[in-house]
Amino acid sequence: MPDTPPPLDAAQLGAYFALMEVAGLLRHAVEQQLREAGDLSYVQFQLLARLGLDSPSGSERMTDLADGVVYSRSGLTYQAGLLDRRGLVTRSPSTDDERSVIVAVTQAGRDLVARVLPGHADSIRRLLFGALTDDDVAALSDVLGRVREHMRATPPRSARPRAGRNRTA
Amino acid sequence: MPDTPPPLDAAQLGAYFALMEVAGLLRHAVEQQLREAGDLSYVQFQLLARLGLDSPSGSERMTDLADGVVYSRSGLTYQAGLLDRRGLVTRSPSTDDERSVIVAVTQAGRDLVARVLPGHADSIRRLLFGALTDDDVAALSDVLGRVREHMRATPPRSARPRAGRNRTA
DNA sequence: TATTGTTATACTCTATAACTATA
DNA sequence: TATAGTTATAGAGTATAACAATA
Repeated sequence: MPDTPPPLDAAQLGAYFALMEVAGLLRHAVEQQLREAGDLSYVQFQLLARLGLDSPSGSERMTDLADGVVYSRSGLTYQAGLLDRRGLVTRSPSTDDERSVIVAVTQAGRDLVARVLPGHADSIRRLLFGALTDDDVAALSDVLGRVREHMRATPPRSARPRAGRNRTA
Repeated sequence: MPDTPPPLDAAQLGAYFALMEVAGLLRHAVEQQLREAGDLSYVQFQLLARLGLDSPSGSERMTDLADGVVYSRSGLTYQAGLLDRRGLVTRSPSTDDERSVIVAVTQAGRDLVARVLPGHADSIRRLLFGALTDDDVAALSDVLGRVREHMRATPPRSARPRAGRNRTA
């Protein structure tokens, strides 16, 4: 016991709880909307959106996708498999490096994103931004952007070189 | 198709993505810390903390707990069952209303929260507040607090009176 | 040997629906 | 009839470890 450091001051607690609750509710709502509009989970949407909107080529390596979406490798394989089966992405071995797999959005994938996007944006505008001014949004974006940078810099899941000995106690 | 309303402006997109990523990473980290420190999920911690820190009596009705923790009833029953089995809470029928079940933290539950709390606060301070000034925290708390109020006012999961007809398409 | 990705497997969590009991 | 809670069940998602293949 490191002698009970003062947990968090009131403002910090408020910010933390508000963040978690808001993000939780928002994600819940968004998942629901995406599921109804396109039978997609949030993660699947993220993958499609990243490929379709971010990548110029519409394709990326598995590893690079995993880096951007937090997942474990196997989790990404699972999700990519689901998208593949629905014809929303294709997977093919890279010609450069035969170990790599290139995931590419299909036209069907792009269409689906396009179909789902307006409702998605709508949910967010309504729930998240419904009570905020432009200044609020700017402040939020600024502060959270800095937190994100900070978090990305901090090793989030790397501190795990040694396998084994990790259960219950 | 409602004729493609402009999705979201750049600032909104930035705030939205930052929020989701920050909350996701934070929750991931916090889950891990809680799991290691006390073999608790975030939800379980929330339940214990709510009972131990918020409720003066250390007890609450199932329904009231469910309202505060978003879950479905059955999900709460499941979690309460887990906590009960570990001796962290007890469940007993209310004397007022025999339909109700009163969940109460045990001393073991309080001890566990106390044991886990410092590390929990530590993670948050480090990850979430590590790059922020007091002003940032205040701004965050203010804006997100308002969003929370707004979201709570908006019916999040109520619009679901009719059962049935809800699958795939 | 290190990296990329898949597979097998086990487990946690969540939701729905059916059900019981009290108000 | 409405409310409180449980149970059964099914499904989605995630993580770990073992594995195969290429660099």
